[in-house]
Amino acid sequence: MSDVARIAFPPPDKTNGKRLAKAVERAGEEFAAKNLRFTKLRQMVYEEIAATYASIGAYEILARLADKGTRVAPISIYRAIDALLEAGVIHRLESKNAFFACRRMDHRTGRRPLFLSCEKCGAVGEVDGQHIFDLIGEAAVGAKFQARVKFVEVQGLCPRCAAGGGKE
Amino acid sequence: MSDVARIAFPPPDKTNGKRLAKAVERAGEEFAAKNLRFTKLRQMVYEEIAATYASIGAYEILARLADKGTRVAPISIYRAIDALLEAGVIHRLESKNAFFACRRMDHRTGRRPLFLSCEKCGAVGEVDGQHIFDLIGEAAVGAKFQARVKFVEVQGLCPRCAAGGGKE
DNA sequence: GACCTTCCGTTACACGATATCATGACGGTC
DNA sequence: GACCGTCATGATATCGTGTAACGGAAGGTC
Ligand SMILES: [Zn+2]
Ligand SMILES: [Zn+2]
Ligand SMILES: [Zn+2]
Ligand SMILES: [Zn+2]
Repeated sequence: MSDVARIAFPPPDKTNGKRLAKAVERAGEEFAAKNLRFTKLRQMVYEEIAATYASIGAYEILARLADKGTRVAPISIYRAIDALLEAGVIHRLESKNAFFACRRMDHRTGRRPLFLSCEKCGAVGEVDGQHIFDLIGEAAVGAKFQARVKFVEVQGLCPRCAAGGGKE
Repeated sequence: MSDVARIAFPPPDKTNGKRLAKAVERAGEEFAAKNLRFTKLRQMVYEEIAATYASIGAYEILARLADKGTRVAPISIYRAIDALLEAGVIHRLESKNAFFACRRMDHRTGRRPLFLSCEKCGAVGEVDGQHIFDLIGEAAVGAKFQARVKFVEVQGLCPRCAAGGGKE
């Protein structure tokens, strides 16, 4: 597997406590850098999202927290999600109404990523798509359309699943 | 306004019975060409979608049909929508969970359209985006990702609304 | 007619998201 | 300490989107 493929699609379930702790720490730094509060609830919600490379729905997060003894209302999950989105540590998959943790802390280079979502294992990868967003902007200009929000999402098979390595 | 802009973004409300009848007729031809049945329900659902240039949700269609005396269950609306999607006479906007009528009967040239959705008036336009989809395909190949379904959607202001001509 | 396939009606439910109002925690100010 | 503004959270209810399962109706085919 090439480097870019490995980076974009690590194993979907490697929960690895150490890696997760590292991700939480980086998320905390992002919050601090933006003068946002990384509260207990936000951290718990983030941990559920970051514990998997797959995308996860709000109610799935709710259920997992409930299993661990933390029972909260849907609205609380969504408020936490909003904060995480604002901090830029998670992304929303429009085509699935679900969320996943950002694995690339380099968005502020200004280059936008495009999302690759595996239909078999659920893993979501991000690859650079700046040139594509540029082209979309040009197409909009050509139509006299004032573009504000653009999203590009691709569904298919990740390298692992395409090779038959995904969970059956 | 340029030609391309006018074509992509006609007035969102020009319901014009004659134009609608023409659209229904063309939709019927599409169904026939694909050996699908353009049933009464499908035609009614199509008429509600095609009666506006804006996108419309399934339950909004449901409500409008109910107002006209036709009361059906959500599942029936969705089944009709599935058939209309399969016939290619409507499209789905993933970012809004809504549907709109296709105004370009030239997709089978093989060139895929790009959806431009106005945040103010709701109108949805289509412009050629084949080169963009090609580029996305290349990006996926670079990540060893086997792409199957690609979504590209843009939200912003249509030419009319950007110029202050949309309904306030 | 009998047969088969597709479409539709009904019921019930799962999942996604928001409105509204109330409570609590924290920091600053007087 | 008492007051106040802001933000985060809690509680309840409701709305919006989408599907499963089953049975019956409609339409083509022989
Ligand atoms: Zn990211
Ligand atoms: Zn996979
Ligand atoms: Zn179209
Ligand atoms: Zn508009």
